[in-house]
Amino acid sequence: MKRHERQERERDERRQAILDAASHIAAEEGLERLSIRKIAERIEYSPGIIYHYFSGKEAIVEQLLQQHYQQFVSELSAASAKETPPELVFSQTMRRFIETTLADGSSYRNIMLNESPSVLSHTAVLFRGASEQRAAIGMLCGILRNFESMRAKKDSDIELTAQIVWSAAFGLILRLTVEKEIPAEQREKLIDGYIELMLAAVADPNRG
Amino acid sequence: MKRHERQERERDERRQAILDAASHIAAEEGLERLSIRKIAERIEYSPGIIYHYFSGKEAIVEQLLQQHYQQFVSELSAASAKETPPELVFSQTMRRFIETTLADGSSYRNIMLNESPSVLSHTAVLFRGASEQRAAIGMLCGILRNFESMRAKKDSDIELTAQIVWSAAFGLILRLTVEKEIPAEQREKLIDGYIELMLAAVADPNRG
DNA sequence: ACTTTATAATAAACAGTGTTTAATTGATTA
DNA sequence: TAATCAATTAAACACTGTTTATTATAAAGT
Repeated sequence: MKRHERQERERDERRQAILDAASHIAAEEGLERLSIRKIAERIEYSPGIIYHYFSGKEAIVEQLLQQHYQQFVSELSAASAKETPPELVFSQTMRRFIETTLADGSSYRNIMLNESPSVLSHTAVLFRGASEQRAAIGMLCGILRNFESMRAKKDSDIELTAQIVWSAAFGLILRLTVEKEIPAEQREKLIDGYIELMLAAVADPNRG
Repeated sequence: MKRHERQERERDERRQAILDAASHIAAEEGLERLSIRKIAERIEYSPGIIYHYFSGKEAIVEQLLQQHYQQFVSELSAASAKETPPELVFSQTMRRFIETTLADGSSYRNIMLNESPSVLSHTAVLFRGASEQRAAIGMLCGILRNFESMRAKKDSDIELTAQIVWSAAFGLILRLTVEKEIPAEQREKLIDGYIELMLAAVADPNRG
């Protein structure tokens, strides 16, 4: 009866081999140039076989980006000491989030640097991932709760704030990803400005 | 010598006919299902001819969305009376911006409702358009300048704030576009929350 | 050991895609 | 009327994702 286990294990290995091949191609040529036939060529199989392991190309891309994003979010999770003022924790976390996402974009730099219409598919799935696993927003809620201005607020309102702050960060990331002409200096200012603005809004006790 | 003028005019008409055909197909089937061959079929010409009027499919899509976006932004431009408090002008303008963009998305509803990786190509160009024509951000600067908290600020800092507010709005729009599960009630809350949060940040005199 | 059964894998085809090229039609100019 | 130039086309090229019928191969049942 161990046969089945081994078979399943081998099946998973081949599945992963397909994902690995896809990942390499995406990193080298860009996600939008990924094709079933290229994956097949890389794993030295015929294109058809891929449909025995995945329902289609979309499923592969989905899984690829989900893996990628999960790893990335896990790296984000900050060890925020209780003594540190919430303003600092907030600033540092958001900055790291933005910068890591942007840096991540440059690892897939062919996707980000090129002008093809499907440029943003990556960001799209990242965004979607943010809702699937609430970990990130949950973490942000935890940070927000330490602000005095949030003491009186309901949990649902804090989460609402977290979602808005999160969405806004994505908007900024999107801008910095799409707009190639913005000089580094201005980019820094926009990130700093974003954090400052959000901090002012979040830490303001006269709000609501 | 008038021949040339007429020829040019006719050329422009055919160009526009291609764009119109493309626009209709995009509205009916979705932007991601637009194809050169479908355009050709609709204008009752062979596919090849399109390359005499446009460099390629990308150029068509680009122009299509640019036209679309320009019309949309021109509708936005608010007649903000001088007497109205800046808080109200800000809220109303941003709300209208967000809601119009979301409604605009539902006119291309096949694009927005489907999960294909190129879902965001539309948003991408909208976003890019926002920089090309600074009109929108310029308008927002005008609104911000009426806040007391902005009196002491440099023009460049006001524009920075405007850009951040603008980017953040796009982040929210992106979220509301991509995430289909969010109920209408929650959507409203997010929009309200965004405006509230931004207002708090922008109107806060203790900032900076 | 032999046959059945299930699965892995393939080649080939289908229906598309964007784009290019060489040939042809048709109107304008000389 | 002949030459010219642009408009237009059919056909091909090199791809794309996906499906199907077919073959090889390894496992299970007898």
